[in-house]
Amino acid sequence: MTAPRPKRLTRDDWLSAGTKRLAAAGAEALKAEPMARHMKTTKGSFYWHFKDVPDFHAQILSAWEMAALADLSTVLESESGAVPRLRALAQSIAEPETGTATESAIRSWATTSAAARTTLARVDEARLAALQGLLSETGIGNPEMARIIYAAGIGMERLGQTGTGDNRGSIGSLVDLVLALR
Amino acid sequence: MTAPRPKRLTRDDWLSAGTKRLAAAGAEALKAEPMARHMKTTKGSFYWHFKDVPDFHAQILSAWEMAALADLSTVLESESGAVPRLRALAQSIAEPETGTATESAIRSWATTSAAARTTLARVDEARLAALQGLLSETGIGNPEMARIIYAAGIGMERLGQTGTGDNRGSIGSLVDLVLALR
DNA sequence: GCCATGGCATACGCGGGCGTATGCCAGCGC
DNA sequence: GCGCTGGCATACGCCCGCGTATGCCATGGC
Repeated sequence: MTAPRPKRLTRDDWLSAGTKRLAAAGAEALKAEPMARHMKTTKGSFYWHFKDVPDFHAQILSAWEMAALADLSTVLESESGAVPRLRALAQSIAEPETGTATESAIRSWATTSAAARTTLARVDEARLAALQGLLSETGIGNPEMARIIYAAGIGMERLGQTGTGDNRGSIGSLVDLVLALR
Repeated sequence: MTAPRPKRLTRDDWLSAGTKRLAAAGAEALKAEPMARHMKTTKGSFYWHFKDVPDFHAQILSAWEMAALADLSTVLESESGAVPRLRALAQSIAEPETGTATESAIRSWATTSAAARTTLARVDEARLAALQGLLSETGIGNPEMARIIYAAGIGMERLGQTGTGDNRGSIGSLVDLVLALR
């Protein structure tokens, strides 16, 4: 299924499996014994690679933060010109290509975990700053607009879970609305 | 503090305390023994009032749903005219007067609990329908706009947790943007 | 081919939450 | 003022997750 069954696991195997479990079952699934069962091994392996459960959590969060910030750069560099970049960024927020469920799980986790909260805050901050920078370039200085677009992106990420709707289209319409202010 | 110390607890005492705990510490706090400790009683009382833990959860969710739908009606009836109602509704979503933390906790809870998810979906549906109805009255038929406003409201509810910002003002600006389409 | 690590597996003791079973005690009904 | 029912309190046995300690075995360096 996932892999032919590696005889020996690496730290990254644990981290990526943990991230998948996080997306699929929430932060409560990130415990040593359930994870070990899921990996078809024992917690001896878990405690070999990680000091304890909080350490595992911290490394999952750290890896996600790196990936999220790298994705942000990738999206920004995938287009040239402020307006195309703005559209690409807005869409990537409302519907990240990879890991929309992961981000949603982390956002939920953040309501009860200080570690998740601070990690998420850094990523939110970076994206908001990027949005605001691009808007400034297009002549829209009001920081409220970046906040509106980002909030809408987050909200759609969540609405997409249950209700159905075209997030890409909707966020695009919002960007149009804002750009019409020029 | 909260109450002079009632000698005997009612079912509603448990439910309202549970809702407060939910807002303050997340759904993981809604367990029988921790709740009993918090109430300075024993779980004998808990299992007297509730069949089991899922039953407690269901009743908490049900009570919140009633309150949320009642609040929706109250907000709509507090103003007359589509546009004032629209503004009042939008603001109440981004920053409900009572229980913004509770709703956020339920939204987080919904990522792992099917019961929370369906309850929340009903409330979301009702609010979205109300938004869309008011927008139609003002001549804006595109359902994308209701979705944009609602998503922005949800997103701001979450951003308000960490970052600082004026949600009421921002959501007002968004409503202005949309109304400018007329 | 030996042996030294690296990478787990097993086996504890601990704490904490679940649900049940029963014991106790305070009111009210009359 | 006596009993009966409602509202807990106490005390079990259970399972599950934590973290640690130690045992085992498969490589790979030489």
